Amino acid sequence: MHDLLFGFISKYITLSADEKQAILALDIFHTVKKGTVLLSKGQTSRKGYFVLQGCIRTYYIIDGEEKTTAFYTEMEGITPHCVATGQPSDYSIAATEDTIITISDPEMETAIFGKFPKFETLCRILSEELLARQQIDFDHFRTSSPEQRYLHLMEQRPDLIQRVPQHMLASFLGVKPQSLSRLKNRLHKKKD
Amino acid sequence: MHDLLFGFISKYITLSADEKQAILALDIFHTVKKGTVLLSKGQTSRKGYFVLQGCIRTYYIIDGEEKTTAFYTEMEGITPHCVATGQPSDYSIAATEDTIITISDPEMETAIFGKFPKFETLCRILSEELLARQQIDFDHFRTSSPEQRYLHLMEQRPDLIQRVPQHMLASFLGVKPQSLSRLKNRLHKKKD
DNA sequence: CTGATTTCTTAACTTAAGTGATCGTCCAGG
DNA sequence: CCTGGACGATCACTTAAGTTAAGAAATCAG
Repeated sequence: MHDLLFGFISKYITLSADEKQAILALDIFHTVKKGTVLLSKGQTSRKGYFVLQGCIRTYYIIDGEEKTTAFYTEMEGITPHCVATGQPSDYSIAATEDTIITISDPEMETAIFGKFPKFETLCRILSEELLARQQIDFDHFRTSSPEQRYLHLMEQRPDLIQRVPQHMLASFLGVKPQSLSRLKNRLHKKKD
Repeated sequence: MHDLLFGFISKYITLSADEKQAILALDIFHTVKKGTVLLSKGQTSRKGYFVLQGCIRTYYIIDGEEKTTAFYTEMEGITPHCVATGQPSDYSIAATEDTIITISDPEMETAIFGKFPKFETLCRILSEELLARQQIDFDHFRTSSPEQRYLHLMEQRPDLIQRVPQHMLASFLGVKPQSLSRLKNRLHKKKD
């Protein structure tokens, strides 16, 4: 379980035994069951999450309907807005599978940053990467139709289509579950 | 013109006369005419832009059609992806009005960061703010219809609706210009 | 000032997505 | 073993957006 994290980090910076020990000492590893809600709409948590294995999602509840806006799978992380703003969260976070995550808070981060400045660099790089990826994703979403978005998802994240329930995928693609079903059907027939 | 920049910065950090001088010495202020293309699709520029007065936009050309994905107005800035990746840019950047901007490059930033670490803090804060805002915007875009997006824009950025051509607004909202026109008409009639 | 070009609006028609309802399947709990 | 709930597929119908085309309005260049 720990090797998943260290393997990932080693792609960006190299860690000494001391540094690894400092991370393990934080006791940040957790296992959560499918369906577990990590953050509920209206709460103000101070926790950040990083997925080592499995999948979590963020979702809004609008007019009584769940609308999933993001999935985080292996080696992706999220710090909810409420951590920075102190405001009640607009969305909820839950596991879509049995998932292994790290849970951290701002205090743990400052503690680690103080001892090992390397980690601040790591976090800056990761968040810059995230911003860039997010901008590209947003642009693509804006400029394409639901059908194109689905085809794009098949190319970029085929795993998601398999591992995530249809109704969550649908809102992620910006359509209703029925439309997604129809859309898939249309594409299958086009293949002839 | 300079006061626009320093006034903005003073909201985040305080600058000494020395520090202000260091910025002015970089000679980063520029005035560009409406329509000026700052970055063309396919180019690999190393320049970042920050708007002091006016408005610039990013747009893609897809199937011969311009699709505007973002507007940057007073006190908003953008560093194109190609600056980080070195790859040809997927999109173009142009001014939608006569605009006053600062143009900077990575070398100028490292030079300033070296002399005045304060600026690195400023940039980190600004990019964190940007990431947060962008995530919220993306979530809203995903979870709402074109009509809701337009109403939202009227609340959040009413200035854009006035100052920007309709066909650019349309693609920004994810619809065709004709649909935007119709949509606005529908809303006007609803007001009765 | 005027003609040309671009941009915006309008309309008729086509296509796709939203809505509401039903049905079948799979799985969990009684 | 049966039953109820959750989920996905499908159908009929409604609504909104895409497409194509034409005309009005604004903008620009000569």
